Amino acid sequence: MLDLLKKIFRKETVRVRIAPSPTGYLHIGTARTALFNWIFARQNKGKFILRIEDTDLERSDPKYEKDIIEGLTWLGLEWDEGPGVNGKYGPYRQSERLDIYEKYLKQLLEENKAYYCSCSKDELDRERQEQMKRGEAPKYSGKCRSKNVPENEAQIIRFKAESGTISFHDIIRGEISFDAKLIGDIAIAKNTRTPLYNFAVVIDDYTMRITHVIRGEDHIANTPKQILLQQALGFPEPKYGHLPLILDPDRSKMSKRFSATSINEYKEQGYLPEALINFIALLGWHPTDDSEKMEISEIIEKFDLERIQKGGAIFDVQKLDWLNSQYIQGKSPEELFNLAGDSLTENQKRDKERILKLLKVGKSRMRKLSDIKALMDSFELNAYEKELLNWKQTPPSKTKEYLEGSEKILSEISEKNFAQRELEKGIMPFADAEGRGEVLWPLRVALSGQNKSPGPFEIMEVIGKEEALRRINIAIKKLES
RNA sequence: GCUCUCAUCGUCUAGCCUGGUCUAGGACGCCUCCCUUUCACGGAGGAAACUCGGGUUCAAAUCCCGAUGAGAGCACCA
Repeated sequence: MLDLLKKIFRKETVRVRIAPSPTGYLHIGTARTALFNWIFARQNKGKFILRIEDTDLERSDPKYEKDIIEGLTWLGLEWDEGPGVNGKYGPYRQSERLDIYEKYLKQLLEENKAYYCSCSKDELDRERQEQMKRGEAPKYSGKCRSKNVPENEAQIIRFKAESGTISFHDIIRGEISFDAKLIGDIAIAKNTRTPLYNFAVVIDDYTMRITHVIRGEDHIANTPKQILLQQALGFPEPKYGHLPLILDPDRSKMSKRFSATSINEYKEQGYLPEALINFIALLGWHPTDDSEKMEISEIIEKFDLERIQKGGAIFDVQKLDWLNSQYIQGKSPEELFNLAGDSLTENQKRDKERILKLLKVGKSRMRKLSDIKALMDSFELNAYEKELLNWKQTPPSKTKEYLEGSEKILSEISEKNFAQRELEKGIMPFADAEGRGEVLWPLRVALSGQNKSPGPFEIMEVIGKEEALRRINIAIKKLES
């Protein structure tokens, strides 16, 4: 009675997890799965758990775990339980949970729901090939099922899969069902101290009290296996939601062949974490209104797991770039300078004042933080042909006069007042009198050496009076020669 | 091969559940124009899609069936 009341009155706390395996750098797909889980937890005032799935000792590497942790932290997807923060259902690394797996493994073995199998790998490969040839679904034959293979002769531990139909409700896709006959007795552990994926997941999700399993579509086929295991162990079934995959332009699962797949690469290329988060959230999901640029709090508020797209989404870098530039426009020069820290040399960092000026006048040209390099270049004087100095049909002699006129005006402006507004105040009356193109074009070319560049006033504010006059004199000399 | 899943502009998507208001909406990209000394930013506009075939219905992007296409999974990886 009391239990029943508790059930009615206390809503179960949502507990979700991201379970990456440290066999590679933090992948964009993993990051999105993490994001959706994180949002779902925040939205429901639940817990977001990080679990490191390092059962494959050969392929796992601590350096990848480090990368995953750094990547998630950079993205701002902090976890409530997991490595570094702990929690009451730990440890959160599978390699540290061997005793737990062993306990359940022994239970299954004792209850005769699992058995030792002595089949060799070659044997199994051969069987599989023959089955494929006959047009059957490849699965284990169940040869050792009733052979009572002793532990010391065992190659692997298998689970006795029951037959029948297994169906589950997927939050995103609706009812999905499988014929258990096609599954066969799955391998759950190499030995009692070495569990395999499908088994470890079931044990962990249960012992960590996971309520919702939100993961990639590539796990749909694993779900019936895990449900079978849960049933044999008497565990409750969590709710499932399978996210569509992130695709490359050829519509295949995203891979290194086409694009950067690790989060770190995006960081290094100069993307802002909030832009990447925003973009990734929009891959397969959309709010009911048409918001595109959204702060994370807004995303949490509007997010709806059931409204997630079913088909895979192609990763479109151009849209990421656009979003990134939107976020960059919202930053102050000071913030951008601090964010760009890593991509600046020590000398440049000491030149902070100048770079701040440059960011102020030039950030509208930036799409990524790394564009700051190109931005700095665009304020350098590039080598140019003297013909470039002439605006349309203006003869060189006139151009020279205009430059000299500008130089005279500029030399009368004090070093201190050498900023856009004052410069415009000085030059524009002259330009309006003689023709804007005639005066401003040669001035801009003299300052940049380029046919496309920021405006003359912007450049002069950044480079300062002395350098500006030097460049103008170079142009005048060129025209004399 | 077998199993599962999916299908609206080039791309991300709205609409589909609860058929008519859809001559299918938004965003990125692209094109044109405006602003402007050039470029970028910004502003205005434009081209651009319901995979196909049946059915149900007065009416289908929306419901049903089939075909086609695409993807994922079929490990002693996770």
